[in-house]
Amino acid sequence: MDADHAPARAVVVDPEGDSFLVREGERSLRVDAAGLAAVVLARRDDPRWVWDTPRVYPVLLAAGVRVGRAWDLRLARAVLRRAAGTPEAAAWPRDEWDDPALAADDGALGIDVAPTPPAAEEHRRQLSLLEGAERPGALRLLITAESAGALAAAEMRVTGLPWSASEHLRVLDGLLGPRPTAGARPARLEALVEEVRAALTAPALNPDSPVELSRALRLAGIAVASTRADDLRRVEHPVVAPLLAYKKLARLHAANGWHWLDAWVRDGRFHPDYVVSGVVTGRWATRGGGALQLPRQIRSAVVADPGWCLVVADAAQLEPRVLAGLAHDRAMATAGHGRDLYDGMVASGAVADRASAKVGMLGALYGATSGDGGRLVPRLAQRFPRALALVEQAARDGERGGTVHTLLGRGSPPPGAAHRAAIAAGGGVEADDALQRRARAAARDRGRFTRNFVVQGTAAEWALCWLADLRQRLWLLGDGELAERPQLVYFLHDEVIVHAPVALAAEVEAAVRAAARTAGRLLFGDFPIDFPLDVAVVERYSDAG
DNA sequence: CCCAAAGGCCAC
DNA sequence: AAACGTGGCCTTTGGG
Repeated sequence: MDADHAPARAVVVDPEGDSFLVREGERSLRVDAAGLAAVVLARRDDPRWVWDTPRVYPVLLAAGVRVGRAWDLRLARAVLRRAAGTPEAAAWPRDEWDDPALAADDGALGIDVAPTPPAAEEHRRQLSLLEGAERPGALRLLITAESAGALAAAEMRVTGLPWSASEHLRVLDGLLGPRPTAGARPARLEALVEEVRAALTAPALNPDSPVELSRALRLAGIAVASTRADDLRRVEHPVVAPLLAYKKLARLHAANGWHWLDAWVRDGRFHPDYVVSGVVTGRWATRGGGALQLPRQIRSAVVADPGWCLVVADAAQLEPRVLAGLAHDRAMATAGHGRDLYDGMVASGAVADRASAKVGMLGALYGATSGDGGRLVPRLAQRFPRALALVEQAARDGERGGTVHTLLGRGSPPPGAAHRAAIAAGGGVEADDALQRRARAAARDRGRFTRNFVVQGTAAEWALCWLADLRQRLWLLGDGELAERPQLVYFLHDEVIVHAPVALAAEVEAAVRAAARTAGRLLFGDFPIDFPLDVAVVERYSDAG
């Protein structure tokens, strides 16, 4: 990442109507979109572009122009608001840098809204705030990594994920039958509905309605806690098989059927709309298209172009490894050294088998108190006391109403009003058993959230550093136009897909692995925790892993 | 008519 | 009775 380099010159870009105000120090220039592209192309010193990435960068990408690094003012604002040691930022009145939907006249609605400072002024304010923070270096790394993520997200949206519509259609036809007329059920679904209706003697039943389905099951003498697949699977009755088949296929039809293909795939590419840091922990979200929930059923439609391949890489057991690094738990780091972490935990004698290691570990990360996960947590705590103590401490902090921070300094939100009210009511002199129970439940909910926040959030930081470093390495691997170079086409929490010419596959794989080592060093320095990747070079996504 | 909540299932 | 985290997004349902 660019953390190793000398500080870059900062160039601020502020959109104003159809034009852009470009400022560097005291100098400023007003340009149109073509002018902006020319300004960027003319720079040979790889400056840091200070802007609201989703508003400005697509204009450049449309002109075929890429930039190396950025400072995203909106992402930086969000980080600074909740960082440790930046109380001024927490107190700033909200403005359009927090939420583009906020307009100054919202003040009339009783919301404290300030006039929105221009980009250059906002940037100065952020930098000066950073100076006074507890750990300015870590926050700067977080903001530059997030900003690089914003660049990558914009690029991935334009590039798109290679998508074979014909393969997708083949899957749909095979599982659902021919495409029905608009609004009608596909043939296969219709047949399953008839089977379900017959098995329940409910000729008009709509299985998409949980209310109707629940009633029909009850009338047929089937007792289930809910109509969820998990609960249905436990029942022995002729309706179960066709009903489960229906649910699976109805979901495919509704979420990733012909309609989705029409809406989201153009010219052989799926164009997801990522929302960088859209999740409170710093993970990405998406807006429409469901790019982060691509079901395995249709991953065969992700196909490389002729002469190109997909390099699919995911970080193995990312969150437990991040926890080992956070807690400086050498026993856990050793368990994961050069091998599957869960296998290593078995070898250490902590648990009997890999499945137990995994369930117990996830139980510890999520705060399980019952079931297999909950039962195994104490065993792990015996062998890996430091790691388990860290998540326990995060849970206690949350239960007490406090906030917690990730390794690079992202803060959790404070408890919400409903939570505070429940706690207050439970502590009142007149609190009865029910109120006290509700208060304890609210505190435990909060504890599970903060427990998971530190690990999920730090894992998101590792993934961002990985992505940012990989993006730079890929650029240096190729030459020529953007579209001719190996490029990132997909990012999913702890997994990336690079679309690359077959001839570059080995170099891309090396770059992906090198970037993972860089990310580990940036976050954990010399602490000996490694982050092995599962890498597959494939033609189709479904052939990976 | 729109909209939000509830129930459910997909991903990590 | 609840019970393990973060989400998106689909359909149904019921309220305004």
